Amino acid sequence: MSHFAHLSEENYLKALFKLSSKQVKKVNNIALAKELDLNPATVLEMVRKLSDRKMVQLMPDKTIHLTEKGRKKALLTIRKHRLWEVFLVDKLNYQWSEVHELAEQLEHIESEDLVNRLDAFLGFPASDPHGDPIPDKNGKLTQVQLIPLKEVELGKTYIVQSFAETADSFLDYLSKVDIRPAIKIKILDRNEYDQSLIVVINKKQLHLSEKVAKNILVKP
Amino acid sequence: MSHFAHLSEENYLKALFKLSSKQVKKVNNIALAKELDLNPATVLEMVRKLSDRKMVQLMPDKTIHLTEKGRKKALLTIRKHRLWEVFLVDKLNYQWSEVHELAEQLEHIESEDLVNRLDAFLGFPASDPHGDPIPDKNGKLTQVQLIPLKEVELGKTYIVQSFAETADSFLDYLSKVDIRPAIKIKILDRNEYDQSLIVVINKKQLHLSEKVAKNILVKP
DNA sequence: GGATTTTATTTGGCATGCCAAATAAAATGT
DNA sequence: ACATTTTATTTGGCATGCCAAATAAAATCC
Repeated sequence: MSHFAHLSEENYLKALFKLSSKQVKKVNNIALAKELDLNPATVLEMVRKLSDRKMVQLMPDKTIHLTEKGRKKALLTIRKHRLWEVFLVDKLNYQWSEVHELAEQLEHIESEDLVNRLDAFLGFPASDPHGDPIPDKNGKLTQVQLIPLKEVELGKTYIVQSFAETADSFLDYLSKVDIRPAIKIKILDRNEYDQSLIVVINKKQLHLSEKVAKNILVKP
Repeated sequence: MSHFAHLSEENYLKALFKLSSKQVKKVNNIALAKELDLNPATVLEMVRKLSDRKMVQLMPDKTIHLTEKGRKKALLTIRKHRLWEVFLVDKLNYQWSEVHELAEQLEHIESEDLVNRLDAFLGFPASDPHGDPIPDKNGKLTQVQLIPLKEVELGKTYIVQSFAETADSFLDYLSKVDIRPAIKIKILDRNEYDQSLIVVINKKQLHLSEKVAKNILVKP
């Protein structure tokens, strides 16, 4: 098949972009292997190919940096992913918590034109069903200042924007307690011992663990 | 990638279904290789895998037959292909002539549920933009009413679909006068005495005997 | 019937992506 | 500084799908 050639390239670039955005630790072979759940040998091999293709640059300290070309490809893939997610939720009535896997497949469809038409068909949405912004057709991303719920101030109200975790179990949990992008969340109290939070969502009081609070991103 | 495993299987099954529908000549290795534009060695290899997977049956005379399982998979792939074509034309404003390649990609998206939702979203269309019927979710294809050429109306144009006779002499004759599936045929006149027909194919006038006309199946 | 052409099959090879296990290099602990 | 752990890399191997070229078998021609 000529379609779907270099199928994994987009996944590597997306993962690299995600890691570089988090900038928590340096992005090396191991970190990337962990993110993609692949063998380090596999990742090293592929990273060298990506280097040959001028998608990444291997630094002397072994960290992996996206080139401008790689970054753009990553962002266009993220654009495709998020637009397909909007399609699945808005048009096919999927729940926002169940579209990720399908979008993983759909994002690999090769056609700039198709994704631009899809964008228009969906009414040029600014963000996907998880609240993450959709890059424009040139790969430009308008970032919003996101705050982990863990670090918010007591007594204030925030708007849920997106999440720092994609595990199904996490998304299912959010869905169950009705936490989703664009919903308002008021911070009542913080338990200093275990860093858990008491919040109010839809007029219902809710207790969120530190682990959950760390992965919910809000804006003021 | 776990997605898109056995990616080519669906293409082989589709091609086999297409060839078996035409039933012009026996479906063997060479015919399939020609249809898929692949090396016969490649096709033989894959056909054996499909046989292991119980998708096809290899007959003693070397012809390749779809099993019930293979036929169903082929029809469900055709269903996906045609529904995506409807989507591209109806929703994204593509011309019907430019959607085939995109649908070739989209048809490989793995999700029964997705395609059924797409079907509903499109309003359960009966046929694709090319006029070909869309199989239902069980893989059942409502065949277009086939009419023996003998019984058509004068003055109208029909599309050749298949043949009710498999004798080599008959097929050789068809080949000689350029009658093949999908070709347009216009009915000019009928000789009431011997029930023979005067038709136009490729702008050339042709005289067909009753015996021949009985065995050519067309659709409006 | 023997020669030629066509069809069928085998063989060896290639590219993409993946892994496990072995080894080498670097970082970290004591 | 030495030992241990972590990280990086190499090696050999596997599965999917593809090809060209060689060979074997079958069909067709004369």
